[in-house]
Amino acid sequence: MRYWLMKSEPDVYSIEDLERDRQTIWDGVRNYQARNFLRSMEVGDRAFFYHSNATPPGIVGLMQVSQPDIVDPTQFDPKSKYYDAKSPQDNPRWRTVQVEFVEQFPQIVTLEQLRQTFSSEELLVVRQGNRLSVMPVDEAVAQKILKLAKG
DNA sequence: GCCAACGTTGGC
DNA sequence: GCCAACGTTGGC
Repeated sequence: MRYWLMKSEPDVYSIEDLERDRQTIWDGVRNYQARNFLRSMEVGDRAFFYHSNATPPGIVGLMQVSQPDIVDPTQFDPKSKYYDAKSPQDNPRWRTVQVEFVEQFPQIVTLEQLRQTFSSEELLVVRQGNRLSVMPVDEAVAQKILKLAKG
């Protein structure tokens, strides 16, 4: 099983929103490293849902990739804040995935807990100043996070 | 609201 | 291709 971590600000889109919608296109990623991770995702991959810019920040649930390699529609929408005028129609720059809700954890695994448990080599999100919004998570680390989540 | 980190842009 | 200026992310 492959694991990822994906960030979203809960004011913009939260785990509760995903539970309501059941699935969503993970749009708006405009960073090439993050996009490359999105492009390498496969159906069935699991992704931790991380609330950034939240009080407290941390991992709040689990989702799974339900459709790979989707063209992010917001890049062609001039009204979207993610509009990219330079993205060619015949070769879209921004591709992403559709994810579906798996579960909301009974308790958040806070960034503080993650820092106490993992080094920045084990888990990229605890690295200071880390701004990457999509990142891989090592499977052994993922299993420990799942344990923390179930208290 | 502040500000450090850091990715991107654009002049040269 | 360098790098200063700028904009954004995201913890606090």
